[in-house]
Amino acid sequence: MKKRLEVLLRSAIDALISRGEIPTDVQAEVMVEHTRDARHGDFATNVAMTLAKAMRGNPRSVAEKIIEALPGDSAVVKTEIAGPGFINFFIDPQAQFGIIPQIIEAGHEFGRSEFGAGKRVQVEYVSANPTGPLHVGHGRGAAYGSAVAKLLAAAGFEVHREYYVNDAGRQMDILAASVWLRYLEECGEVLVFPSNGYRGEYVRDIAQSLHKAVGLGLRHPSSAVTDHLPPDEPEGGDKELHIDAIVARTKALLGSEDYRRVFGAGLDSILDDIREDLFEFGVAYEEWFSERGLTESGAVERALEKLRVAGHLYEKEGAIWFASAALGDEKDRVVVRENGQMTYFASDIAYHMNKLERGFDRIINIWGADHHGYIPRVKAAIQALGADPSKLDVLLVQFAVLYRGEERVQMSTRSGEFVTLRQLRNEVGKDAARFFYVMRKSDQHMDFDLKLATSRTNENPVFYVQYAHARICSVFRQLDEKGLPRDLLQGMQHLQRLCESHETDLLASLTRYPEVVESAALQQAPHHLVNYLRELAAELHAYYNACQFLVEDAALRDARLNLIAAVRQILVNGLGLLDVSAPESM
RNA sequence: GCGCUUGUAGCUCAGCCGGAUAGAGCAUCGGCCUUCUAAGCCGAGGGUCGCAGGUUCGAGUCCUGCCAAGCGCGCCA
Repeated sequence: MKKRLEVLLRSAIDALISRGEIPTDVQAEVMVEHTRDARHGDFATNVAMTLAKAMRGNPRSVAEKIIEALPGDSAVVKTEIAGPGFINFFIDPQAQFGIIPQIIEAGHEFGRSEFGAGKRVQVEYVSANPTGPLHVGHGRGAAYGSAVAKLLAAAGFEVHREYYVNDAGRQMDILAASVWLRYLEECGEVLVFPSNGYRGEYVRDIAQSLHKAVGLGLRHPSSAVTDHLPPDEPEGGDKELHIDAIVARTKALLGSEDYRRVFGAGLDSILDDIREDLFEFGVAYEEWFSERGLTESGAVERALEKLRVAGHLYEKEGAIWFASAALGDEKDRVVVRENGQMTYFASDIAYHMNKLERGFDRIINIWGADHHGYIPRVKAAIQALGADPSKLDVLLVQFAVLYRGEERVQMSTRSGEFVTLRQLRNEVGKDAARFFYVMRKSDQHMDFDLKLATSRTNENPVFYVQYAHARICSVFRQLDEKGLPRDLLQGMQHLQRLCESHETDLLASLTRYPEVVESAALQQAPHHLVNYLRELAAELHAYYNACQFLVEDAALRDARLNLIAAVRQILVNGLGLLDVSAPESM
């Protein structure tokens, strides 16, 4: 309907232009919006005011001319000029009824559009380092990313979901060393665990499994590991130097084959855990992309070579730098360290080059907000590789501050003191967690109160929406129990009986659904869909309390049943996009 | 210090490219269950949209300055 009005207005304006009433050089975008106040009709446009501005004319007289040139449409019963120059449209209620058969016929497909025209979009999200289980901070990225992916798919894009696995680099080496030290403890060795090692209980679990699998095969006396190391922080030393020395010692003592075994035990175990965790959370991927694979295939060298040829690399102080400052970054960045090691950024350049080579029309990275300083250098890299940086959108997910009631919860993966995503799911369930996470604008700081999220009873709005669905299901169960007949066709023929204010409200909301899905997809804003579903549920609950559905009058009953069946379908479709279930009873 | 993000009701947050009287949930207060699930509904109170300027027919929304908060500023990942 919105689009229909926009077309009408466009043709009216074109007619005025061809008649010379509006200068051809005046550009006005035609925008129609739903009115907030029913007294202003159903739809309104401010186009006369924007035109008047460009023409330096009177908005109301421009509005008059537009209305005069407006082609007739059976659905529009009245137009009026209001306020400073709004054009308000009053729509024939009869025209709104068509939405019900449309929804019933399209079923699960209703709300999907071809807007994206099959353009290929890659969405990368979560991509947490496999050095420990996912915590509640990752959960928001997971819920947000998968909702954005589903919305884009619903809007007609071809979506490729991806998890970038940082299975190489120093953090993974520290994990491997941590596993091995715990393994030595399992073997009966006594040692002081490094302050910068991974101290979580899960490391011990991995070590125990390793111990069970290989027995004492990887044992070395603890003195061989710890003698002559630079001091750790508690002894007044540097924790980074200390842990690096332990990593080096671990590699030297184990040899490459055994080291790989320990490394693999840690990586595989944690990655399996992450996979399972996300699967249970309803978060899926087309691809788990390995950083190590990138290194081993020579893609990193290839990327750097490409930058070198294009003249973006230089050498300074023994390191190789990428001249990103010239491309909008704060400063230049090191890609190969003095010691010959590639930086994390180097493999990230290669990863983005790989994304570009795969021919995606759009690349979306969903990152924690603490990575925002990283965006300019990645954009610079894309530009230096000869591609268009605007192809990449980085969406930041803010997690902000975690509370348990009044008390602030400190989180650190290293220390092992954090709330895992799995703990949250066990406490509140998948549905509440998914809903809670995408309820708020993603880049907004928010206080996440675990006590609130885990309160199962009243606070969580997910139950409110699910309850609306369950209530509708319950009505249909009652229909069966009372042995009342339902005639779908008769209901469709008597939709004009739906003239209660609650019914017209619901009809208007149902009409909006496809627009909501589309705009939520384009803005990567699933919280718009959440808000919509809460409003739709509120209208349903109000309707439920005000009107009886299972009335004697069969024609009216069938019409009402068709209306609530359509509402149920929208609730199912909308919740489905958020991966929240729609239970038939609660 | 510089950069990014944010500041809306007691609390947590919406507010779609600038639009008509700024909204919701929670909390508080008062009503509604012999009739389709009360995890619900109906109603009331509660606001200088951080502060000060500016842009214009019109600003919570755009611009500038200030104040406050979060995050980021490694040859870490």
